[in-house]
Amino acid sequence: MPELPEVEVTRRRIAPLLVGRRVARLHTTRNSYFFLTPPGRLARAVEGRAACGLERRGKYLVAPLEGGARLLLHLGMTGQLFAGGATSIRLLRASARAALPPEAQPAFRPDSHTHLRFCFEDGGPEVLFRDVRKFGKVQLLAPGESCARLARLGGDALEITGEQIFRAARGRRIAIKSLLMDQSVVAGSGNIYADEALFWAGVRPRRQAGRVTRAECRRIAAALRRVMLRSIETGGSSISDFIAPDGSDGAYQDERRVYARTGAGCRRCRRRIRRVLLGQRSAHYCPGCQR
DNA sequence: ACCGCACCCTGAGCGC
DNA sequence: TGCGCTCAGGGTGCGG
Repeated sequence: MPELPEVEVTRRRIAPLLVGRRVARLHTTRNSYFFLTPPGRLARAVEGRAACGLERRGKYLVAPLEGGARLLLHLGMTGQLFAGGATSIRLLRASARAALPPEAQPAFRPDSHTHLRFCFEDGGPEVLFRDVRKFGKVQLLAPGESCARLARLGGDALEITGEQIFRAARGRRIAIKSLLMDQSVVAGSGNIYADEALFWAGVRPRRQAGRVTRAECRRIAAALRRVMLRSIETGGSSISDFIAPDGSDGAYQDERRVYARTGAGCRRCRRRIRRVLLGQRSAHYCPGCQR
């Protein structure tokens, strides 16, 4: 589940392969939930143009194109944006992995989940966007067109202050973790880093947002920033599907304290990590370290 | 205004 | 071996 750190790692590493290279062909799958802009229109708009930058807004990637249009990408839960020639077992289904010898690195061949395939005029490496569950999104924004999705975003998780979180939480009865995952409050935060930040801040995920103190909000903001910067440094979290554009795994999953560690011992106090449901999502916390 | 929940999708992992 | 079931989850939108 790519969140801010995974999107930022992707941005930094895919930018050199995308920016300034003129697209000769854009191959797509057929229209689906994935395409906010129908694939034919998308291809016509992108072909013959180059991206002139690649920016991140929360969990979105935005590529301004020559001519003023913008290409919006969201990795959803299982999105993978990578270079042609990259190899990773995460690009294979489990049955295919199991059939491989342990150290095999099979070349990836675009499959039915590869929704975008950018081929460039220079004949160099392609850029591929694969997304098994199609929770990812691609959208073309015409020159000058505003975007409601981007307009809704709150403060970037790397920049947000404790005071901003505290103010957003006033009077709110939802769980603090739900507030942290609301992209109109904190852009870029998701299940993993909300759980991790709440661990470091010592706050239980189900605490009512309006009852979290100003001091706790400051700790939450500081922890969010710290875990995300550290995750970017280590290449993000590869827990299920995430790979960097070169096919490599991130390493932050090895440093996590609570996320998906249900039943394991807390690395600080040894008590067992608990999992609770929050809406339709799971939340993980240490009963000893979080109040 | 706020909040909880259904929905979109597919593969993994389970029990039978 | 294979079927059918449940679960996971980001973001959106709806109904209460």
